[in-house]
Amino acid sequence: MEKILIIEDELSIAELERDYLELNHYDADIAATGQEGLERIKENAYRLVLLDLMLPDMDGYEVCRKIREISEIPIIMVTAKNEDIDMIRGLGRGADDYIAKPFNPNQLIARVKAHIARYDRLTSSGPFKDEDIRIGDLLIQPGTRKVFAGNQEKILTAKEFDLLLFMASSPNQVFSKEHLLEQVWGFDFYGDITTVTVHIRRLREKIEKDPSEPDYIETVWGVGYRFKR
Amino acid sequence: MEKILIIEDELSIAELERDYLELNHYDADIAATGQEGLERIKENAYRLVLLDLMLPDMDGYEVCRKIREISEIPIIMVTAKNEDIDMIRGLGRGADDYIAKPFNPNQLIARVKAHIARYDRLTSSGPFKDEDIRIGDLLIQPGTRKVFAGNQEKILTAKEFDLLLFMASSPNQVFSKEHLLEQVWGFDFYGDITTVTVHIRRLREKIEKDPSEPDYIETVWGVGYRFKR
DNA sequence: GAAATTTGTAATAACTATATAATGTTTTGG
DNA sequence: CCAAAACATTATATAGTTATTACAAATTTC
Repeated sequence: MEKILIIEDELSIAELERDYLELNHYDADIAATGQEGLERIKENAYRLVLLDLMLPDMDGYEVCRKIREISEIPIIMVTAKNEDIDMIRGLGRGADDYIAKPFNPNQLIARVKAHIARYDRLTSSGPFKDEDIRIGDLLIQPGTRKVFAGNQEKILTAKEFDLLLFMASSPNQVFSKEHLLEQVWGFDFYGDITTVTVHIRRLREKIEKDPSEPDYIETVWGVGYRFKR
Repeated sequence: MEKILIIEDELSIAELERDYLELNHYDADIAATGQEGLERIKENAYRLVLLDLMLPDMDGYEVCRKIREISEIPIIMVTAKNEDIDMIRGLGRGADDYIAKPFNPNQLIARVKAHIARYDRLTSSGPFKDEDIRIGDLLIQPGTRKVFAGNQEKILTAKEFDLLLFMASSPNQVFSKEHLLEQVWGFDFYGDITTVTVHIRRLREKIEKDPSEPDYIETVWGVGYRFKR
């Protein structure tokens, strides 16, 4: 079972978070202080940390920094006031994401799942392989980062390739633009959602016979995109 | 199957490490003391050692030294406190790498893989052969460490040759600068990433007809470099 | 141990990919 | 069939990456 650490001094909130996580089959520990949290991280193999910004002994940023000294584990900051969100954005490095109190339980779980999945994918020993992907007359080679359509190589940019590989790794699965932004661009990207649209367009321009009538990348109206098999 | 030795007195940690390794198709043995570890190394053909710094009978550094007396096998030190990391760095020779407890499972596996690959390459007993490499009008002779382009010998420095050979051994494969630093410069090199850029430039200056329009070493934007075949 | 060569670093110039904005088109629900 | 929303398309400015040059430090050679 996936272990998650909650660092939060208000017990009622911590227990609420733990309840939601356990409902979703996560195993959650609670640490009431930054110091306790750090010690637990040193002793356990957690998959993710939910870190309150306001702690009695040291502030969240400091805890964040100290966690980063020993681990690359995903960290989601939990903040009480929305004003703090801008601060976290500006801080850049450290936390991977933030969520405002009072949080929406489903969003909390969604983000936890997404961060763990992304982490696994980026550290590459996860479920994603380096094997070639063949669909129709399309060939995707992760190792060389080359793409062929009908025996002709198509030169893709880094983002185009990442996007294609991500989608083609789960064919027929529908991905929302938000999900694609999270998984391909990363959580620290707070840009416009149309970025995805434009990249899909460019991909189609390169790999589809007729970009207006795509064979591979299908638009699922009101939902997102799907890579057809 | 690749055999790995874990020297660690805390059984729970040793078993955790073994589980992650076995999930990734390694065959792991556990030794609870330095003495036992040394005996096992004498009797088995391990590919790598995971060595805890704190052992009941002798400290990790001593074990490390004694292993080195009988074998050049890669050693990764596992240390509990992050302060120790500086000590290991400073100690120089002996261990090839270190990893802090609690380690990140994916990172552990990634390093194990990378070290075994590097060891194979350097001892050339693995998948990398001493055979000449011919690509285009380029000839690379690993045995004599000579390089010819269009029947004319090009005098490369040691690092230039190592870099070229490494890349040319896996043509079309894309390598990030970080990966090149790890595999060509070594894990104990904590220098700047631009070092790679400059060496690529110098290589191009020597082997390419027009260094600004390279035929062999291609830049893969936002990702790294690739040796074209 | 001095000279020569290799190697690493730093600064800046050149370039590319990419985000964004603006505008046009298609889909969908009423 | 109309209006609103979702998506497609195009062009452009900018942020981020790489190339290039020069120099300093380290290493090797003599």
